[in-house]
Amino acid sequence: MSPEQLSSTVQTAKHICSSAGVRFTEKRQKVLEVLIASPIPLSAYELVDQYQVHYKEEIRAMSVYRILDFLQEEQLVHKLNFNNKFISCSHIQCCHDHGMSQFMICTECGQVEEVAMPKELLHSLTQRVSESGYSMVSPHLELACICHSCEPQI
Amino acid sequence: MSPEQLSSTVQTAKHICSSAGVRFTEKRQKVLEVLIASPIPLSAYELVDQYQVHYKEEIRAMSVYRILDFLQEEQLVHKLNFNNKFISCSHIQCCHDHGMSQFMICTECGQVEEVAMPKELLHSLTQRVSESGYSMVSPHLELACICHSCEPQI
DNA sequence: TTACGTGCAGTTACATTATAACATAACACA
DNA sequence: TGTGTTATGTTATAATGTAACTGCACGTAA
Repeated sequence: MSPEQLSSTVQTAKHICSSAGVRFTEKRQKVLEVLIASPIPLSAYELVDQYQVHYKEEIRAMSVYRILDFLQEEQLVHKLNFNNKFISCSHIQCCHDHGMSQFMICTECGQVEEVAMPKELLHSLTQRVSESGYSMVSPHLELACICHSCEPQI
Repeated sequence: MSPEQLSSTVQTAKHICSSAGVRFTEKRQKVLEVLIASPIPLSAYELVDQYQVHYKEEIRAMSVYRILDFLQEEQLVHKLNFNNKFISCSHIQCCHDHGMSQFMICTECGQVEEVAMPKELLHSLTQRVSESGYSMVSPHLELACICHSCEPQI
């Protein structure tokens, strides 16, 4: 991602937070920037390391976890339970208020792609869930996959 | 679950393993039994505790993890990444070779329901995945939900 | 029967992921 | 300027998961 794109995405995030009436502090911004800059999802501790690399400045895991909680609430960051890693939302700019996301996680190389879930798919999923007597609260769907670059090697 | 049901399920598991040419050892059976008997999913360490309660006999976490790996390979047990817990497959008896499962996990009480995913749903999901250039390897789908018993309380 | 290979389980140590609890700093607003 | 609220600092520890090596049990073939 280009520096311009990054800074423009961060600007958008700032607006999202101020609209929501919550604070987009310097630390929160820096953590988000590290995640946006990373081509693959990071664990909280990897984020600690990357933060050090980017800013020559220490941040503790405890702070990272708290900031990640905040960023998740604002839907700027998603947690992938599949591998306990965190990834910035890929729709901060284009359509931050899209519906449910679907993550394809390559189990070989760790690449992740986030796409918006088609309405019909979400509909039939939700229906299936409520037929069974539940109501859905999942923020997203995680699918373990093999990406096309990795597939030939297996 | 009644003792008869449990023992008949274990018998089926035994047959599944012998058909697959793998050993269904005493430890593996006991671990599976603990999981089958549990009304809610268990973490590996909760399993260690329950094992002690059931059999007045210690098992180490390392062994539990190894055995869980084995049981997952034979599809007798599923791991829920959502909460890092393990649950016995609810289709050991009826239709062990069903398709992809869909888990509804109540975030309030921890109850889990496993249902087979409808063919069309699986189809449209798979299609969406391959459109994006991936092929799916996920053994199942996890959906965070609220069950109807918990919903009124929120 | 014995010897051998394979895979299962025991054991220790450690790595990774996550949270509790309390202290201090920064900010917002009367 | 004081006061309540939110964010961050700090330490400790809980919970989850894996590496690496050891010994044992079981099947198989000489």
